[in-house]
Amino acid sequence: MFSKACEYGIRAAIYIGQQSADGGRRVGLRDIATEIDSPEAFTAKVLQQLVRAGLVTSVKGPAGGFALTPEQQRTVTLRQVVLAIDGGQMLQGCALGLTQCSARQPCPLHYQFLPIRDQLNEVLRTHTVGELAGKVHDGLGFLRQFS
Amino acid sequence: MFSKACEYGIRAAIYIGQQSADGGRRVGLRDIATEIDSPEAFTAKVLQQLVRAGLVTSVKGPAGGFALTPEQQRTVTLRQVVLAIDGGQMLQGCALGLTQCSARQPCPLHYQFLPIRDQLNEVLRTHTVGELAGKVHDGLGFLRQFS
DNA sequence: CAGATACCGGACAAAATCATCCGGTAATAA
DNA sequence: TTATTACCGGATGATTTTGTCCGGTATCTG
Repeated sequence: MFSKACEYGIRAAIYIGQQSADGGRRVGLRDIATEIDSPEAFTAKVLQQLVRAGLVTSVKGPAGGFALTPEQQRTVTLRQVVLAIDGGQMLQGCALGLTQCSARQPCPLHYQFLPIRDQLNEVLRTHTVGELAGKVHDGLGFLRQFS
Repeated sequence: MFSKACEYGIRAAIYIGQQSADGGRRVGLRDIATEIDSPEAFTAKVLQQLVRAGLVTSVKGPAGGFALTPEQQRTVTLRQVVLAIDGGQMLQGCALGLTQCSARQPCPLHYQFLPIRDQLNEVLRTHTVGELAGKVHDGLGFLRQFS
């Protein structure tokens, strides 16, 4: 569905959001990688993309780390995260890989996949990182395996 | 969404189905690759997978090529093609990459993605290759770009 | 039977993705 | 100011995916 980079990016953003909500606490890379069970250095690359896209805030130095501002908590959607990392291929491209698939020249699956893609876009558009962070905070969702 | 291999596989299967419908005509690899606009040698690999899975029939020698038997036309679903090439990761795996994402330990997006995945499975399960081949035959769907 | 055709199968190569390492830089604190 | 902390950025490597090449084999035709 999404690339590994995107999976890590979403999980990381949600975890950062959850920690930021608890009194604006910043969270370090090592902590993030441990808590979402992802490779540390690779996760760093992905987070840099999110920082450059303005979806996550970072501070260097001691007591530094990553955080979400209150505004980011409210406004950053999953769709923005996915677009920043994976681009729009999954959200817009043709399921059979045709470069110009539309009502004018539809692939044989065009109309079958339209509602699926619409629903996917709707889910990503209407859910903010902050909202999902709240769900994790309340124990209603998890970002890694627990034995 | 799907891998390149899977995109080629679906397009190829549909094209073979379309040609087989016209009096059981067999179609050669070169013809397939041209008509669905795919790399010839790579498409051959994908077709071998479909043949081994019993979803497509092949005949060697002069006047040989690929075809779909009437039974294959009726019974082979898109789901079978996707499973033969990409496996079940896209159809079953967690959107955030958790190896054990279920109602017992759901990821924060688990319940949002359930209906999307269900609908995807439903589309793939209820459409046969033969049915889509008919759509292409009637000019209601295309397998490549036309300028 | 002999030759041509066309799929089969394995080895090989290129590109994208996934992942690591390490020096640089900004920020904090003593 | 100096040392430490922790993100930044480029180089590098491993793995998967994508794509090519070529000899082998089955099949048809003359």
